[in-house]
Amino acid sequence: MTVPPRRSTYRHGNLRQALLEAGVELARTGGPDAVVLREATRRAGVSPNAAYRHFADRDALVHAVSLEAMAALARTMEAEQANLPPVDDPSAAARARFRAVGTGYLFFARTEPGLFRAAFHVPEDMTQAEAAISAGAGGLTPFQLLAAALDDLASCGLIPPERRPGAEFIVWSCVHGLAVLLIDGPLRGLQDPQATEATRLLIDMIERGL
Amino acid sequence: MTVPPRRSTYRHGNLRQALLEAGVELARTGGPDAVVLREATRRAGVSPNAAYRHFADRDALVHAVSLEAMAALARTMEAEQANLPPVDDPSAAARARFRAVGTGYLFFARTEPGLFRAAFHVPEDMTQAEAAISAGAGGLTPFQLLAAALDDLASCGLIPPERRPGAEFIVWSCVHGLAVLLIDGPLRGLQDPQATEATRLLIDMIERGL
DNA sequence: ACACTTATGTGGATGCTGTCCACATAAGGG
DNA sequence: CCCTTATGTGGACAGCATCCACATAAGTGT
Repeated sequence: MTVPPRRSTYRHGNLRQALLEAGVELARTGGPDAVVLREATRRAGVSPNAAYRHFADRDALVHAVSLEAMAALARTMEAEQANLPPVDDPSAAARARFRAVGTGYLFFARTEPGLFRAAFHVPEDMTQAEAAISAGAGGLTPFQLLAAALDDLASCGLIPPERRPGAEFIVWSCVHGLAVLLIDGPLRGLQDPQATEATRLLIDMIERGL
Repeated sequence: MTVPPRRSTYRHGNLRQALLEAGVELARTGGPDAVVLREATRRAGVSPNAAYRHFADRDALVHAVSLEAMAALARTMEAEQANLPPVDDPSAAARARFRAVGTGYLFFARTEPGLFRAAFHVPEDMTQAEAAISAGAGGLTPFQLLAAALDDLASCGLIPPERRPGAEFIVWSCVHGLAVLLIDGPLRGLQDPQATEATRLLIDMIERGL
């Protein structure tokens, strides 16, 4: 959108950020493959090579975009939790928060499929590394939000203690799998109500299986 | 591997198949993005443009590779089921066959990650379309193998009837999610025993939640 | 046997990409 | 005020997908 503003100064002033934002915009509409170095520099109104002063290569830019997308995912999940109506019963609250983790995750995947795919492109190990960058406003990464929700469930006795260890990976798998099948798998093109229903069914099943 | 055999005849004889095999080989080592038209023609010992007599464009080749990979996945799943020791109890047999669907799927993902990723690249709708091409020796696609296993469970009373509809998508989500997280998500690099353990835990959870 | 049509492969060109090298221009520090 | 360092530019190269015109073989009907 932002046509190259034809800057007058030789220095751009904030190129790294501009390239990152252009990259995010490209990823939003076309996924990680659409993050094209030259196009990003074009949008920043700068020559292609200027990018190499801020990113080692295209992969470095894509990786930065990926972290940004992961943070956006975390924010969406936080928002989903924040929107929850207050509940008195701690067990009910814990369950609602847990479910919000899943619904927020899947909501993001469906509304921002390009960013979602970018978030999981070359994701090294978002379990621990670079946690600060890929966190939401609350400082937690998507993975940490899930872990916290599971901890709550466990402390309410809603997960047998012996099954708590490693549960994040199992639960994450289920939710992530549905996300992937919905956005570019065989469930792509499912209409909103059906996708929401599938989400509900999946989380129901997870709760039973925990 | 097969260096261009420097054919003598003007016609190649079986170019389409040769390109497809080269494409599969490329996908095997580098995933769908590694399926490069020019490289495939190079391996077939033919000029780049010759490919366009057999595939509309690169995407068409990748799609053909994808179907091939899906069939390979089906074969691996069939093999996993075929390896099962015979059991008398029909319920136990149904459970074993169901678990084999999941373990076969995950085994393929871990041993052939490139092909696995290719299989799910641009997968349109493998639920119904092009079933014949992407099936294994038994004529069933991966999705159909799962559906059949679920039908068996249901007829043994191991799934409450009201939960049978749509169960394939839920189960598929869980297994697929773990596969994705294992091969290029945060669980990548998990060693074999741990990956196997995660598989077991996941399928346990699915059985409880069905 | 011969001409015609169709299928298949080749060569050359275009425009896109990522990336390298040499150079230009500014900003800041002594 | 000069020198170093950071940042941006220009030109080049190789690799890619794809298009067009052309070449060569294989059939096909007469």
